This record gives sequence, structure tokens and C-alpha cells, in this order.
Amino acid sequence: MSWKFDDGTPIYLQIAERIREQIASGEISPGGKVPTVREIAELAGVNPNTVQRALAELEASALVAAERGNGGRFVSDNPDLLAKLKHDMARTATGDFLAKMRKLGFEKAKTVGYLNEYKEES
Amino acid sequence: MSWKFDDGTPIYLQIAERIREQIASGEISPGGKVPTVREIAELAGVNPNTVQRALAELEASALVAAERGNGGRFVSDNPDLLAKLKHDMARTATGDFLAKMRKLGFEKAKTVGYLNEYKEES
DNA sequence: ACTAATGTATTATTGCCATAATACAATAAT
DNA sequence: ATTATTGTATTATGGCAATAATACATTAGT
Repeated sequence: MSWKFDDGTPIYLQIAERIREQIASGEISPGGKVPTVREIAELAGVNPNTVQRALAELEASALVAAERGNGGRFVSDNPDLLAKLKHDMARTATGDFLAKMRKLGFEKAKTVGYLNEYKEES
Repeated sequence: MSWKFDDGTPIYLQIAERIREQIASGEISPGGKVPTVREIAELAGVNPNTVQRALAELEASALVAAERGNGGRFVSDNPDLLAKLKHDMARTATGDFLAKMRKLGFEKAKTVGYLNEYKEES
């Protein structure tokens, strides 16, 4: 995992988003263990408090739950919740992308065309 | 224009990005006049200093230039620069979108398919 | 010359992000 | 019971974003 951060957006939100992605993609399995606050802080090179704040975001939406003591945090194993997460994130990303392209003057058909012809490493 | 802002990202960056979009799309014509600092501040409901900071970003990339006095600010009329702006913004948006979808578990082909079937207002 | 409109600069204040350094709370393992 | 591991809470500090209130600089219009 890379753990580089953009400037201009709070790190705790970026961390929350990345973990959300890992959950949505299944990179962290349903019911699986989330790395500890201190581990993530170490990996990401940030203060534990910052990580905790990120994880509090995920708990607020019931995506993870804490088990104190030697437990750590665990991803929800609710299939509906996880499916909804993935669906919502994909849908949001797509809607945002289309909106952005529209602002740039690309109507949907043009955006689709652009995406089709898109090649990495121009 | 709506002028709502996301939390978590500095407003001055969001303002700069929106004006960049307006320039890239031609909503503000090449060589055209950019609203004044005080006008934008009024419309967006923010402090003039915040707007100035945003516009300083655009000047740093030569997209706009200031004419003091009764002038105001004007968009560059350099066709190459404007074409490059639009190209770069579209490319960045597309690359970011693909990266995001990939993190969610959608390879490019799936992303293209998803976009094709995407309907607003689900 | 004067005025109005615009960009630019300065200073102070408030609030949130992030860090730092601890301490406390709960539970599994021994 | 003790210990180690983990989550949680507290307090202090520094930095940047944003606001606020002015003041100054430049130029067009009159």
C-alpha cells in the first residue's frame, strides 16, 4: 500500500476513503480484521489520533466495529451493507466523473468515447 | 452558478478549480473577462481574500492575467494553452476515475460497461 | 484633477487539522 | 492476577484556512 496523500484534503478523510475502498473491493474480507490504529499510523506515517479519527468515520456508517482488548476492528460481514457500499461508491465515482466531464464540455456520449480511447501513459 | 463547496477541501482550491473548468469549457471565452474578485466573493459567499488566493493560483499557470485599474482579469487567449488545459483536465479526470474504479475492483472493461449502462437518478 | 472600479497588501482573529505525549479502559493470553 | 494488545480519551501546541477590516496602487472615465 502506498499511503501518499494529496494536499488540500484532510488526511483523516483520505485514510477513511482508502479503507472504504479496500472494504468495497474485498481487499479486506467481510468479517476480516482491520489493521490496528497503531499499525495503520505506522504504515501511513501519521499520528495514531489521525487514524482513529478516520476509523470513527467508518464506524459511524457501521462498516467496521471495534472489539476492544485483543480484538481490534472488524469489517462488517453484512452482505447487503457491503454490496451497497460498493454500489454507492461506484455510482458516486461515475456520477462525479460525468459531472466533471460535462463541465469541461463533454456530453455523456463524448465522455464514453473519450474513456474508450483512453490509454495510460500518454 | 451554484457555488456550493465540499467540506474537507480548501475553498480557495475549489474556486480555482471551478474557474479552470469554466475556462476549459469556454464558458468564459478566451480573452474574456473574469468576474472581479469582489463579484465572485459576493456570488460565492466568501471573503474576497479567499477569492484572490484562488485567482493567484490561476495566474501562476498563466491562465488569467490581471489588468489593474478598471481592467479586471482576463482569460488567456492562447489557443494552445487553452487546448492543453482542457486536454489535461479531461485526461486527469479520466485517469482518476479509472484508478478509483480499479480500487473498487472494476477493471477497465467493467468500468466502461458500467459507464455505458449508467443512468442518472437511480 | 478627481472619482470609481479594480487588483493587491497587511494585520488580527478564529477554527480545524495534525502532531505529540500521556493516560485510561477492556479483553485475550499466560 | 498479571501482562500485552488494543481501542479510547485528554490536553497542549503549531500551522494553515478563512474571515474581517482596512489601506494602498493603478488605471479608465469624467
